[in-house]
Amino acid sequence: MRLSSRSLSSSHCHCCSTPFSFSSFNRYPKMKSGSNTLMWFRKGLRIHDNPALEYAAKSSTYVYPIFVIDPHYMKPDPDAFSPGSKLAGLNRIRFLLESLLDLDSSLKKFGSRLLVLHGEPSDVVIRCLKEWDVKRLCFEYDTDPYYQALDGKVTNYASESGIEIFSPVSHTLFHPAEIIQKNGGKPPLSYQSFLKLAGDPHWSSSPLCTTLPMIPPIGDTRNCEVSEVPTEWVAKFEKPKGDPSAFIKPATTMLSPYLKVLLPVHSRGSKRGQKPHLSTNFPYWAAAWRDARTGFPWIDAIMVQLRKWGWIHHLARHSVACFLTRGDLFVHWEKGRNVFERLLIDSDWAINNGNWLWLSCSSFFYQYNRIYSPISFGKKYDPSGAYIRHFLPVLKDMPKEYIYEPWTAPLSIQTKAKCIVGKDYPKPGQFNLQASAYQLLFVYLNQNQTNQVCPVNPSWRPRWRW
DNA sequence: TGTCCGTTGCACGT
DNA sequence: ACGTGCAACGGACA
Repeated sequence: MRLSSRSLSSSHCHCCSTPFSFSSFNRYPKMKSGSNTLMWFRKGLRIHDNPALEYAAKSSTYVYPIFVIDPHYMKPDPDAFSPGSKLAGLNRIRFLLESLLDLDSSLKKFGSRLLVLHGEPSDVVIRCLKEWDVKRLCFEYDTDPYYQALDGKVTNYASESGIEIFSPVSHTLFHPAEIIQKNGGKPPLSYQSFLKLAGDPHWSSSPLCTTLPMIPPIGDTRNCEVSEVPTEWVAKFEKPKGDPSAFIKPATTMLSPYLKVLLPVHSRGSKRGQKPHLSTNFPYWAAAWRDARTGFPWIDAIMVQLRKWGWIHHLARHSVACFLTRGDLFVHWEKGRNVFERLLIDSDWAINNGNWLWLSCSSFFYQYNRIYSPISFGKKYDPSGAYIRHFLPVLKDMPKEYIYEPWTAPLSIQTKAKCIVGKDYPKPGQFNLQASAYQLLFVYLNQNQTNQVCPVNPSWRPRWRW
């Protein structure tokens, strides 16, 4: 992506001459005063430590702080696997709206406010630039494919129209393009090589901006339809039905789709080099994992917390990511990435992808034999299983000796705990294909795929049987 | 080619 | 608590 702008020509990185602007404050380009500035908020929804806003606030007569609500992100989608839009779960959307409210109230303390607009973001931004006679456009640089596409359209228009663009790197500590360029045009594939290329973060030599002296007022908004931050939006979405843990209750009819899906894949996948794609051919493979029905309480409890809270512990992310991709289920990491992207309120495209590449041993980390046990790993930190009892109430009376592997509990114990495995709580493998049975098929299907961790030794057997 | 090593594994030994 | 072997490996570097 190219952020061309005549007034930024002197703002190249001193070490690599990447044509991007940086957030080091002493490198601000010289600017004309008295112009209208558009501050386009996207991710950094704050007024402190915000180089783009700081620059916008300097020497502008009017600053229009905007956020564009993309209907693709916010429109309820009945087909999604959790309540929310096509792209984001309810928790994520709620978190975004709360962040917007917070930003709006911060701006109001300066006599400004957040102008909320609706529509396809690049169209909306370009319309604002025209309507408000904007001379300067400020926004935080972002690497997400989503923003890269938008930014391309917007910056094309802006540079053609002589609008100054200031798009500092402040979401990340390093400039991705700079790192890749230093590495001869390729992204580093190990953590050490990344550290070496990155060096010290740029803020180590320039202080963070903690206070903003003032924010210029908003000019006339003319014919652009601006609104306040929507506060009733979340109510538009369908609430999870009934008990929040309802989706962990087994439904025996769920088994048939697996069989239905398996057969055509098996017959089709017998041609070498055809590269059938797991995530499209096996839509139900990861469903048990996603819906907290794997039968491993440690894994399922984490997935319930993810769904309910939109946040899980770092090591919990490791556990479920390992389980899904290379520990037990052998599902493509992108499948898990998509679930996290939707459900985690703090998910970030780059971090999320990076972590999944890491945990699946597809990049950066390759110790495939280091597998988080879905039984003993959690037990180490929580021997009594309090975490499991909290998020899987169905197991709350299961004795601690069996809570990490309830299928081993004698039937008398299961009865006493009011939790029969296979009925009240899934038996491992009940709702997903068993890795041991489909191992060879999996190897065959995926042997030519890249970024795909798959077993290569047919003698491999899963470590934890069910 | 060979060698080293890898942010946070596990199980078993002492 | 600590050390060791296990093991389906890939990337960096000499």
